[in-house]
Parts: sequence; structure tokens; C-alpha cells
Amino acid sequence: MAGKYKTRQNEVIKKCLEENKDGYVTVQQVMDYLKSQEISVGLTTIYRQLDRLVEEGIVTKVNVEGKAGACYQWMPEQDEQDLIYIQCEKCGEVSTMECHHLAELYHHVESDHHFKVNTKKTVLYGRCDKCNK
Amino acid sequence: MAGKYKTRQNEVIKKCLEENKDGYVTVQQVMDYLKSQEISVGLTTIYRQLDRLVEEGIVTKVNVEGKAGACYQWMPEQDEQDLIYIQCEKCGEVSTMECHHLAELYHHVESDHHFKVNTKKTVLYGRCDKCNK
DNA sequence: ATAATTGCAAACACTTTGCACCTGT
DNA sequence: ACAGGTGCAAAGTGTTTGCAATTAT
Repeated sequence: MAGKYKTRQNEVIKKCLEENKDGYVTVQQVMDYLKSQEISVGLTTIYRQLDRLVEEGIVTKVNVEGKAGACYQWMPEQDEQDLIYIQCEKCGEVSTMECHHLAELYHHVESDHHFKVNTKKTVLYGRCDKCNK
Repeated sequence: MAGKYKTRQNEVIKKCLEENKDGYVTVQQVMDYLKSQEISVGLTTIYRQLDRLVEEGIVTKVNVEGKAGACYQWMPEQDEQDLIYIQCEKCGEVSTMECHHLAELYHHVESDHHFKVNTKKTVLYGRCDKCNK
């Protein structure tokens, strides 16, 4: 059975996710984090521990568009409801913007459609100022 | 430049997705469909055509939890500015909803950030009612 | 004519598995 | 002691790329 013994690797991988709870973390980022902590952990173990954390419901596995490989996110998501990404379809540049209309939008979607929005993933596509000329 | 010539492959792959618009389709299913139509198409071409359809906003790429490999789904038709897609991150289902907050949002983004939004590509991700238990 | 598309094989990238060794209880 | 955890190397899987032949305009 899994998840019985508490190990150093388990602990640090979990800490990595928790410290990045405001966003997604790739497997490679976990690897780098561990390296920065001067802890040597094999890739296999990272995968296994992440699966275990997902199993335990502490973390979610997400497939982020445009990103190769799975991403993992600490579960208790606090919503940054008024930030949105905009990405230019031509040059690919991504920027963040603040918008107070978002909260209303999300609220509407959630109350009228019973759809719980993952507010971190909202992206608007289009043309940025530079590329629009 | 992509998407310039109309080919038989392109046409039939698109048709496959459209005929299955009530759900998502795996790459393998597309392969099988083509075989059933007695049309020989290489895997490479399928991937490339699917990317193209995603690029054009006709189709969406879905990562269905627990399923290996990407799935693709025909997008519901959307012509008006106050329609938005919502896609469940768990089951992959896409639906359309109407929202009058969108016009304000787009207007804000365009006037304050000089970013011309492609209103046909806006998708909110999250959990649908069913998957939220 | 010429530029895009095709499809095979090979390369890639991410993930999983087999197995001998190590570690927590 | 021993079940569980680790990590290397190797295998597996889905996807992308190089490139010569083919096809649409």
C-alpha cells in the first residue's frame, strides 16, 4: 500500500506544491526546486509522489494548453478573480490585466450555469496593440 | 502558410469531428473513421489537420482526465458577442452560454489595453455541474 | 509553376515499469 | 524484519519533425 511511510522526498515535494499554490507547477519545476534545496530526487519518485498527492486529494493534475506535460496544482485554490490573461494570436505575447468585470462574469456563470470556473485559466485571444498595425 | 489549400484529408477529418459534435474524439478514432471511409491518411496528417482546426477555432483540444492522448471536440457554433464557451476540465464537455457581461469586458479590454479580442475564442474552464457532484 | 500538403521513418518528450537497493516503522 | 519507498536504466506512449514525393491553386 502507498502513502504509509513519511519520507523526506514526499515532504519536500509537497512543500514545493504548497509554496506555489498560486499557480501550476510542472514536473520539471519540482525537479528544479528540489535541486535548489540541494535534495537529490529521481524523476520517477517525483511522478510517484505527485500521483500520491493527487490520490490524497491534496493536489490536482491539470493539462495546461500549450504546455507539454502535466501540471500540478495545490488544491485549495484561492481565487484571484479580477486578473485575466490576454494573449496575442500573432506574436504570442501574454500579458496580465486587471478587470473588475470578471467577478460579475464568473458569478453569473456559476450561479446561472452551476459551472465552477477555474479563474486562473481564463485567457482572451486577439491582437495586441503592436500587431494591430 | 497553413490552411490555404483544401484537401480531401482536411475535409474528411473535419467531417469526422462534425459528425461527432456531441462528444470528443480521439486521434485513434479519427484514424478509424478515415479507414472506414476507405481513405488512407497518415497519423502525421491527422495531427497537423487537427492543430489547424484548433487554430481556426472550429475545434477544441481537450485533455480528458484518465485518458491517454489528446481528444478533440467540435465547438458549438457561436456567432454573437455575448456567447461564451465553458469547458469542463474533467469530462471535457463544452457548452455555450449567454452572458451580457461579456460586451463590457471586451470593451474594457479593447479600450484600456488596446487589445482587439477575438470574441469567438473565449473559453472559461472549470467544473460542470455533473462533475462537481 | 510554385507553394502547401502529405506521409513515412526517425526523433522527441513525457511518463511508466522492472528491479535491486535503501528506509521508515 | 519487512512492507513501503527510491532511483537508475530501459521500455512505452503519444506527438512532432525532416524531407522527398505529391497535390492544389
